[in-house]
Amino acid sequence: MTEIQDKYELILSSSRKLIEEIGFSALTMDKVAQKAGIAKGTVYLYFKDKDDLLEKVLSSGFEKMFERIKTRVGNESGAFNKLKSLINENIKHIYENRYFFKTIFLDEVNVVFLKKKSKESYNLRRKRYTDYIAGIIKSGMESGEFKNDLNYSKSAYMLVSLIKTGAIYNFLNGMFDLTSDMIEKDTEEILNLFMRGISVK
Amino acid sequence: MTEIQDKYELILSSSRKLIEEIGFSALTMDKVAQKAGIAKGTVYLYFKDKDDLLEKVLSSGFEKMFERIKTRVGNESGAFNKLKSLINENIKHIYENRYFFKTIFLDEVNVVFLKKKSKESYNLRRKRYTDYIAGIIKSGMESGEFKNDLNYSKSAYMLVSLIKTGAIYNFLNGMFDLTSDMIEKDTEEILNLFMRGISVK
DNA sequence: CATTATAATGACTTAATAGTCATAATTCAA
DNA sequence: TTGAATTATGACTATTAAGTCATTATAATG
Repeated sequence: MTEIQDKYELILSSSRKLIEEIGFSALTMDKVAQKAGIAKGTVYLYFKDKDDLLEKVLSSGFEKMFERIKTRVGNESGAFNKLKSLINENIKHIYENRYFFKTIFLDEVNVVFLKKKSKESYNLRRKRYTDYIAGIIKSGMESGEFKNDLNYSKSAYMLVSLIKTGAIYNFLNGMFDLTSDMIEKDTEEILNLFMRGISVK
Repeated sequence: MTEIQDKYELILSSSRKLIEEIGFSALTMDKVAQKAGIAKGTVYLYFKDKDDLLEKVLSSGFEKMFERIKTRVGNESGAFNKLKSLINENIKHIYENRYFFKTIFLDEVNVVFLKKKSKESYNLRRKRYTDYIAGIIKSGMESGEFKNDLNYSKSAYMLVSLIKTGAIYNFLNGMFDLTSDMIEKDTEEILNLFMRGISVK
């Protein structure tokens, strides 16, 4: 019984290591088996198919993260402190598992279906855009409109992310056909968050 | 010559439509040819390979977006107004091309390599997490710590996005092994942006 | 030790799809 | 008009990788 559990965990951890090394797109069941030092057929004794395996890899990682965050946040009182702890614990988790998250994040960011060369040009284009925004933020810092201690490059990156995240949020909530009013409202919402944040005063 | 350009554009737009309809992962060269009403070999006369085609689809879309944003922003003066216009124009572009962006965004968010069932559970897990954070923000609104007009669900989504984006930013800039000091600094930076934004006062 | 049950194997089958190329259709130039 | 140049075709090849299953090895039982 523990033996079975061990092999299950062995396949999970081998997959995880492989993902860290070669990414999702290059992951094959043959490689998983080889990495775990077992036959391919054995993998199918513990996981229904490749999709099932990947799903289990992701969910086990998520559960671990969620548990540690809830534990940490449970010790805090007040929303501000809870959030502060949450951010801190989340970031810590990410960096403690940075090889895994690097792949998760960069695979997403780089648009996984592209090959190396195209990923590079994709990233270069995005950089041109964030550099452009960073220039605007820098000028705002110099003119005194914006705080003078900002990392303007990173702030630009954040803004692009907020814009994108806002749209994803809408799509996921069935808000697909926006009126121009809703577009204006969204613009104000993001602008407000980026300029003033969510805190009172 | 215009004929060649027409066919080139035909393949591009057909690919784009296909991506909107079936997503990146299901796109095949056979389907592209069929959609364009030409033979597969013809596609290879205008694009080196599949990767080249996808790259051109993405870059042409990006160039259009970038151009319109630069034009719009160029009419504004002052960083605040420029940024406001930029956000607005970017969002407009996204929604005018919403079928395309829906696929781009959701493919990224849903982790493209998973099949439908696993994508659903992946999304459910993320929702559990954002709901959890939303609850904290809601309590902060009720206690008067946070602004009372927030969409706490969306704000939670934004926070998760900021955390993730911060990490991606670091990775892309070679900051892979963070000291605990840097982790604290990152925590403060994100917390500050989310609570107070980048604006002075 | 013998027999049954469980676990593991990896060669093989199947399916999908990227990319090719000999042939055909069309366009162009003299 | 005609022959060369260009463009288009789609059947075919090659590759990759998921998933299967008859066979073998190992463990449990009495």
